[in-house]
Amino acid sequence: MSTTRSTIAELSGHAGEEVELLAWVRNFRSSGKIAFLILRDGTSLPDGTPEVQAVVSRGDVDEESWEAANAAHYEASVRVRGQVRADARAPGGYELSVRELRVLGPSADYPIQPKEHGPEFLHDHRHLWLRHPRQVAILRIRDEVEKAIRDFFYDRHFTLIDTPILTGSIGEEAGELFETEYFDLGTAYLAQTGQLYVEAAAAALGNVYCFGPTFRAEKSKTRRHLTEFWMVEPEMAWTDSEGNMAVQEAFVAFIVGRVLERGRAELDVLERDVSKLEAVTPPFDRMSYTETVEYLRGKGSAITWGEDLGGEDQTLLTEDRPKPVFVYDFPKEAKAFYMKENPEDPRTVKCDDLYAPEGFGEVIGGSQREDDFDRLLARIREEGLPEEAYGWYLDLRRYGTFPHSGFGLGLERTVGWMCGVPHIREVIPFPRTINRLTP
RNA sequence: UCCGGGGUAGCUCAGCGGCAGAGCGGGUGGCUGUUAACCACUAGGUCAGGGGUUCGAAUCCCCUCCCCGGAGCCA
Repeated sequence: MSTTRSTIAELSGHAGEEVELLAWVRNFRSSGKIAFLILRDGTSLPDGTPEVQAVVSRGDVDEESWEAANAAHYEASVRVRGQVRADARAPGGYELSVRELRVLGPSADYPIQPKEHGPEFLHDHRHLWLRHPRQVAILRIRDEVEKAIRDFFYDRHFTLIDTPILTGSIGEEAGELFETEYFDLGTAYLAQTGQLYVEAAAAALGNVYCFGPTFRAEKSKTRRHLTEFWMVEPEMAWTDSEGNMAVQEAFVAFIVGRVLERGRAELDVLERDVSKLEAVTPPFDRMSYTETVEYLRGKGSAITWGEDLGGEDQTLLTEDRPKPVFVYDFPKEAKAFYMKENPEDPRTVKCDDLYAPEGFGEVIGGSQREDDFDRLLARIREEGLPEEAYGWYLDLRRYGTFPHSGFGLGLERTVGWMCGVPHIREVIPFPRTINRLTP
């Protein structure tokens, strides 16, 4: 007699039939002559419940099955054969009446319990913590956000450009880069941005983007920082700062819309207040840096013109707004060398930051790039950057220079915002922080 | 690097100068519809490490290490 193999997702199509389920034990309860195993296999019942209850009755199973049910441990892997039944008492509406239960992989002393744990303990056990329903939901949302990012740009005919991770030249400022020896060529750096390379590609293909891991050796210890994180960086030829912000707005709205459309069950598991995401519709607010300083000082901030926005300033700026807000045209001193000087106010550069609501902070930094050879060279010298390392970058202004703009969106900050998770180390499968390199 | 909080059972924590504790998890037993099930019993400790004060230190003081949050910097 053959038994049909089924996943939890497929169970509802087998009501009344006997099936075989391969799964892990998420929880268990036993009551003398009846035992309940809560099983998970990475799929979900029709209502989104990511687990199913297997009911083991003493009289219906062989001795080995009964002993296995009563000696269950968290996260043991099991094979269950039994009849699928719709039952209102079961979470998700379906359950399995077990005929035979076999433990495939025992799990004595599984370290994680269904209770609160501290962050250090959980990250020490990240390889096991990933099995938790909440972590599964977060990783699914992350997948949806990544898919949305690729779809958005593919549909708009942007070409994906894979930029190098090992690099000799540098992106913004030296000093906070990871270094490694590179044969006879001296020091190589792990890329902290792909921007300079997508600028080169934009002159070949028009609209392009890169999407991959980037590395920062900053000794930041906050809930918004990782040493390895993922960033998507579009670069658009013949586009100015205004056009840049228009794309950013459409892009963020697209991601939010996709998560709301395809991630409902996961947002439910995470108990995310979806009305907060539904409010994120264009147009977003826009304020110049100068207006923002006045606004913040009116709300009690001590910020003075010329300083970048601090964490508290970001909170003051976004706390009363249901939507993200753009701040544009920052002082030159507060920003990177490659940003285009503002012709209407040379103290500032044509750039923008986008701040997410609910305290999630900066998710995008973008700018129009300096396309004038002499001005760019002057800026490189002003910043004391190694001129020779930027030879090829200057070539882009020497041969057919063109106005162009781009931005970087931090994947983890965006996923954290979508999920309502304040610590971004929880939204990447294996986080790298200043004092964590394993697992 | 700086500022603040913390380190007690496998985990989450209470105890803050006088016998080392609870809940969860583990083990044993009970219970035929449980929903982080429940009930009883039980095992489990370098109170982060070192030094000092005291009749007596998990508790007070000093040093070191580690973790968390924030600042700076950024996505």
